[in-house]
Amino acid sequence: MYKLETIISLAKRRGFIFQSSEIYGGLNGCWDFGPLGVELLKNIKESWWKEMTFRTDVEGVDAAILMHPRTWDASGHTSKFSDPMIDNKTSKARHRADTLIEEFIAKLRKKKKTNKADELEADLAKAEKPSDYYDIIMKWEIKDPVSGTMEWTEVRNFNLMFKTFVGPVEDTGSTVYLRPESAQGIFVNFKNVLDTTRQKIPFGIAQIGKAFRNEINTKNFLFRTREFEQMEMQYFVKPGEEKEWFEYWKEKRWNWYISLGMNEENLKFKDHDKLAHYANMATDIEFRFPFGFGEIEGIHSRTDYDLSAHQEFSGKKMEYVDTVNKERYVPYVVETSGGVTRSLMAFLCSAYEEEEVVNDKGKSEKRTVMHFHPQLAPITVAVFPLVNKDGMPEKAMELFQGLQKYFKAQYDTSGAIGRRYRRQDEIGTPFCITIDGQTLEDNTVTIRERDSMQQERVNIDSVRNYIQDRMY
RNA sequence: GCGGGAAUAGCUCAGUUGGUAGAGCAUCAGCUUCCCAAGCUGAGGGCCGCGGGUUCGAGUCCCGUUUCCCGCUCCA
Repeated sequence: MYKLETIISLAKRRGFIFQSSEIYGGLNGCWDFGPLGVELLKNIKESWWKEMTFRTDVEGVDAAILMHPRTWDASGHTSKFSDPMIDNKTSKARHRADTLIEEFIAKLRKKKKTNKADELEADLAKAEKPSDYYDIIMKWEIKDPVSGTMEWTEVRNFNLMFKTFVGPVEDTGSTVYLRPESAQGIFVNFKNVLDTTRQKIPFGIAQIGKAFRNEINTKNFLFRTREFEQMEMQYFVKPGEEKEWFEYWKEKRWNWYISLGMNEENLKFKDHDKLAHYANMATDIEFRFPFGFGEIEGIHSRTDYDLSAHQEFSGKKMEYVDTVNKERYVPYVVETSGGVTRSLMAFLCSAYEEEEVVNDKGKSEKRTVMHFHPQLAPITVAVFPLVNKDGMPEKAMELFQGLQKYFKAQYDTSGAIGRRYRRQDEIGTPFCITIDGQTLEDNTVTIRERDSMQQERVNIDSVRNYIQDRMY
C-alpha cells in the first residue's frame, strides 16, 4: 500500500488533481480536476452510466441542484441533517450533545439505575432545539468524559446543508439549499418518469450529479469534501420484494468495481450497525484506502420512506397503479448510491504501482505505472515515431489523427523511446504504438501493452479494432 | 474543533551564528538515437504559502493566518 501523499503527488504532477483556488492559498477541502483527472472522471461516469442505464428497466434524469425547500422538510434533512454540538471549555473536547447524553444513559443502565435511565431517555426524546440538549446536560449534571468538568459551552446546531437564497432579497422566504444528496431529485420526479416512459414496476431511475455538505471537517484528500459528485440509482419495487432486489444490486455493484480492475482484497461489504431513519437494510462497499477502509458506495433499502414523505408534504399521490393485478401501492426503493469522487480516488489508489524493472544495463530501476482499466484510462493510446526522421513522424501523425476520431490519443516525438513509454506508464495509457523502419516497408506497427510491456506487431489498418477489442 | 508535523522552481529536497536563491529530476529548443526514462549542448522557470513585527538587512527569529498530512472528534 502506497502513501496517500505519493498518490497526491503524482495526481498533482501529472495534472489529475489540483487544489481549488490554489493561487489564493487554496480553499479547505475543495479540489479541481486537471486535464487527465477530468478524463478519468468522465470515463468513470460513462462506464457507470452504461452499466446502469443501458438496460430496459432503468431511465436517466438530471435534476437541478437547487430544489424547492419543502423537499428537505419531506426528506428529513431540515430536522435530522444537523448535529447539536457542545464543547467542553476545560478539555476543548467537542461532542455531539445527543450522543453525550446517550452515553450517559448507557452508563446509568450499567449501574442498574433503570428508572433514572428511562426518565432521561424520555427527556432526550422530547429534545428539539439546541438549548433543550443544553438544559438536559445541566439538569442531569453530565460531565465531560475527558476532563470530568461541567464547563460547557452552549449547544450549537451544525446543519450540514449549504444555505443560499433566491432572488434579490435575502429573507427567510427565499432560502434554498444546495442539495445534500442527489436522490431527492429522483424521488420528486418519480411520477414524471413513470408517466412519460411506460415503465412498470420494478424499474429504476439513475442520475449523476453534484451534491454539497457543509462538513465540519474535511479530510483525506478527495474522501471527505464539501462538494462532491454522486452516481445514484433508485430502483422502485413492490413492497415485500425489496430483499431480493437489495441482493441483486449488491452483487451488481460489487461486480462493476471488479470489472474495472479493482482487487477483491481491497473491497469489502460493511453492513450498517445502526440503520438510518429511512432504511430497513443497508450496506456499504468499502475500499482499502491508504488510511484504511472507507465507503465508496452505499446500497440501501429505503422502504417507502421518501415517496410517502413526498406524498404527505406535497399532497400529490406517489402511488403506483398495477392495472393487471388491480392493486395500488407506494413503491419501496432500493438505492445504489456511489461517490464519483470517492471512487475516482479509489481507482487512483488501486491503479498506482511502483514496479522494480531491470534495464538493459542489468540495473534495477523503478517504473511508476497506473494500471487503469483501458475503459478508464485518461489517454487510451499514444503514437510515437521511433526516430524523428525518414518519414516516420509524418506516418505517425497520420495514424494519430486517424485514431483520434475514436480514442483519446497522444502524439509524442520527444526524447528516447523508452522515456516516452515511461511517461505514458505514469499516466496509465494502456497502449503505445510505434512507427519504425519496418512500418515504411510493410505497413505494420508495434503495439506495446502497458502492464506486460510486451509488443505485438499488427497491420496499421487493424490498430483501431485491436484497441477496441481490448477496451471492454 | 483539539493536538502534532509540514509549506523554498512543475516534483523531491538543500540552504551555515540573519548578509545577492541552489541541486537533481521534470519542461522547452536543438543534436543524437531502429524499442523501454536519467546521452550531448543550451534555455526558461521562485515576492521562499499569505500578512504583520524585530533588524541596517529575514527563506532563516517572533506573532497571526491559510492550506496539506497524521492522530483524536465528527461523518442524518
